[in-house]
Amino acid sequence: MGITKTEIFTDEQNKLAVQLKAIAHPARIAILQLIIEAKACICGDLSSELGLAQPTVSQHLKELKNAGLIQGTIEGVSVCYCIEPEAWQNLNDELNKLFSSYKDFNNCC
Amino acid sequence: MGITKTEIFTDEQNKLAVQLKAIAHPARIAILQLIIEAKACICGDLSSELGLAQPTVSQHLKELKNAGLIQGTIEGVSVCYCIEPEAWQNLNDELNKLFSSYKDFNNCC
DNA sequence: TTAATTAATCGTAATATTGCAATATAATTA
DNA sequence: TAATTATATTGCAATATTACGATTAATTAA
Repeated sequence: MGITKTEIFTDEQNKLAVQLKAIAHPARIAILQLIIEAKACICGDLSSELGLAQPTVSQHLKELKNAGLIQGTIEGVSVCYCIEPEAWQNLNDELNKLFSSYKDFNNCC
Repeated sequence: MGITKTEIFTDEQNKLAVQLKAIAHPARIAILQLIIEAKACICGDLSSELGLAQPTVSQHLKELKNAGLIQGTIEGVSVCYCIEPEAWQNLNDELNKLFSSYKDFNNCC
């Protein structure tokens, strides 16, 4: 069907899946890295930096924004994008929870 | 096009995206949690546990296996699935790298 | 107001994903 | 060998994603 049966999973599982899906694309990983490396908000011109057309970049930014991971602020003619600190921290926490719950066990196949 | 332009991104970005995509689904998150909580490999019968049909679960397991995140061992009639420790650790490291590189900066929009 | 600049939206084509019924394969047991 | 059990594969329908050209806002500058 192409549609995920979200109703059979917990809110936590669904939310984590949505946020992971948002960052599960090389272009969006690259965008996040650019913002982080800049140590500030980033204003415009990502399309030449990324090698993707302007509408494509705009769409990727929109998806990151929809997932709440970045925020955009109108700055004159251009738009500046930042990490959304709370959501970023929250995703970090959820992932830490998932990864730290695993201890290498050797009573295994 | 529906096809990601992987050639314009780094191998690291592409690999991270592939592994994140593998875990970016609530059913696959649930599967990983079940394996981790069991503190051992898990053998069969996930379809009733998850509420998805057997072929659907099999497909999700395949995707996790393709991403290298779990491994399956034939155990008599059934198949046992484990976390693949190296890949799991590697993904953990890559995510830590991404998240730790961000420090909340307030010289921002 | 008009022109220029920048980002978002629309529309569309190509491909991928999700889910499952039906079927096939593999291993054990009688 | 035949029956049983457990998992994988196939095929398909519905929906989602990726990418971009064309166009449309929105803001500033002339």
